Amino acid sequence: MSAPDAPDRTKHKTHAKVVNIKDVAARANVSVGTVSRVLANNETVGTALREKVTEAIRELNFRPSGVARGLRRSRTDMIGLVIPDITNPFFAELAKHVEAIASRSGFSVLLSITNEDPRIELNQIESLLKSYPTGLIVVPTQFGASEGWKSNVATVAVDRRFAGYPLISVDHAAGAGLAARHLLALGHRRIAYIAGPPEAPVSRERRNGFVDALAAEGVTPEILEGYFDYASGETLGRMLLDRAPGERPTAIATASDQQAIGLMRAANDLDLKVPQDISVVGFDDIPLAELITPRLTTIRQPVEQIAARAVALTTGTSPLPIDDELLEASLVVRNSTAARD
Amino acid sequence: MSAPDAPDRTKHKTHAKVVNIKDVAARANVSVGTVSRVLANNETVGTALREKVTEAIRELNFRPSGVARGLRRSRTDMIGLVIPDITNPFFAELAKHVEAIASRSGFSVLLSITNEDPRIELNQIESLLKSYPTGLIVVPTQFGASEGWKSNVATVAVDRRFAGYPLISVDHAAGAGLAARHLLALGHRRIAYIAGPPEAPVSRERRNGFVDALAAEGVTPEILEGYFDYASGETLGRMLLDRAPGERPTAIATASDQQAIGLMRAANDLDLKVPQDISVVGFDDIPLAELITPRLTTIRQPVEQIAARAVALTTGTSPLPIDDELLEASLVVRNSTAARD
DNA sequence: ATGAAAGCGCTAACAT
DNA sequence: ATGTTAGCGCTTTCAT
Repeated sequence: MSAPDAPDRTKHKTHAKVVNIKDVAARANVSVGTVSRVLANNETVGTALREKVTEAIRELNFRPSGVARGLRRSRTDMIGLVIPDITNPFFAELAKHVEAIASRSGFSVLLSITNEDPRIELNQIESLLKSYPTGLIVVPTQFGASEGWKSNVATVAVDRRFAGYPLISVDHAAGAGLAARHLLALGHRRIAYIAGPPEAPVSRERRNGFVDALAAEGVTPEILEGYFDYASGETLGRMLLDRAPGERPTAIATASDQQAIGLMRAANDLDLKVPQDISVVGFDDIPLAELITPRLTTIRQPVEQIAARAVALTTGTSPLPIDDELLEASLVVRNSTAARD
Repeated sequence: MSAPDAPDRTKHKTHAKVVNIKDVAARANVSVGTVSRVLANNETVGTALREKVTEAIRELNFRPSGVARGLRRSRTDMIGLVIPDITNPFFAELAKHVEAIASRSGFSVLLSITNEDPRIELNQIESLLKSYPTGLIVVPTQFGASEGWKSNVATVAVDRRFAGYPLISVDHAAGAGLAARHLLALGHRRIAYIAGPPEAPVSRERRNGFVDALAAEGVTPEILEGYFDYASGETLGRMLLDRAPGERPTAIATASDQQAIGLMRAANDLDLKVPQDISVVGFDDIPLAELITPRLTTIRQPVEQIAARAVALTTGTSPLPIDDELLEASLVVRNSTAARD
């Protein structure tokens, strides 16, 4: 007979009621403090209570609010990942491993894509910081001045240098050296190199590593500069290959697998056989490298290792280093390179 | 003598004081309420105060806490994006557009990768919900039972059906029909189809759409089933093509561009020319489709449109529909298909 | 070992 | 138009 649905007088009742820690405490007849301790796996909780709480949590299907937790601790269990381009297979691979490793440690990843635009990068980072992430992994834009923003968030740069933050990256120069010595070992002397944009430090490091390794044997490569994408590889490849047999290189190394694939396409169009007429080495070892015809010889970046270090440093698992960490690249020999006749 | 604003690399500051709304209020000699209103672009604030506040915000380099805001509103400006595999070019493209559109509306994206594992999917979603996202965009695992979890978060499924949630997707069947009619129009009659896994609804829809369109002309294709990846395309392609000329199909359609690329590789290995000896049509129009040799004729998914709808629905820009939304695919004719001799 | 209670930094209802 | 203030749901002292 009583009014079952008296008007709701509570103040902020705009949203659907969600089970909270108080409900759990009430259900288990304990204090919220105890529930919190159980959630934190705090040892000091007695077995009996711990059990009652666990039970209540299950019964009520309680999902602790990461937001409230984040506010209280002024830090959430998230890391920001800032990437120039997720459709680039190398970055996709990086994102995949970062997500997997982070999530294993209980962290979510906030993804930002900058499209290689320094202004967007700055905005996105500002925006990410509002969520109080524990750490920030940044692959900076290629040409950005990378303006300073400050925060007490553990930050690392990956692949490309970023302001004064520690850098986790493959040793680009040494990797390119591997490619150079491989071609040398196969007997090539007329060698060309398709580089990335000269303003990009990564590009310069790879190119210099390549050039230096060749110089050690007295060989000087012909160098063409472009972007890291397929299209550049194809265009520059055509310039290199559309010549009389005696004029064109017998081997070409590129600054990216994508360039190498574009280059192989150009070779194909010109009826040149890889590796019989021309040897090709890429850089990165993206998944596609072993799926094209012929399978691409390339320099492998230890992506998973890079991701693991970046996550460890930004989630506080490892203390932040002062120094950069350069990881080793390795040569993967497949079918796009052969000994010179 | 030292760098003026080198990023701070000190270990973990115990409690770095962060500027909050109260500091801003004090600095501007107004109440926190007024600052909050300025932040919210509330019209009711007088010009003079608004200016003082804006000034104080800049001076103090104030960055409002999204976490506190989220707690108060029990909803953060984030949307969760759950996808099976970010290295799949189609999903990478989807993620790129989702991120771009969401960020334009002031939303961050929380990325989860399920690796096609339904258990991980469930865990990840549970984990995402702790951050009180405004919405959830889910590309479910292919074979998952997709058990119910409930929350009051606006949720849409993309590409594949998910529990009872509205689906945003290309019209798979109609798209496959486009491919079928294209091959028919080129005069092909001995046609094969490389499908995806039969348990996957997407796979069935594409296959049925293809088969039905052919049936309308009295043609029955040979069908092989595999996965959506390169490797499957190559393996099944070899089975189809390694036969006497009279025995093998003159045209093959696939359920994905990746299969098509694998298939073209197999053709190449068997010294068969595409499109002279065999015509190939893919599905998706991934970026690589127009970069390989020959350029791939394929069915384009309107990825950006899909992303736009998904974001609009999950950020509350559009009201959630009851019904699914099927968007139109289109045929992109390039160089991998030709008229039968 | 457990409970009580004070905030974390905001928003929005209410008061002026 | 502006100020005041009560929470949002947790964690973490501080008592007991």
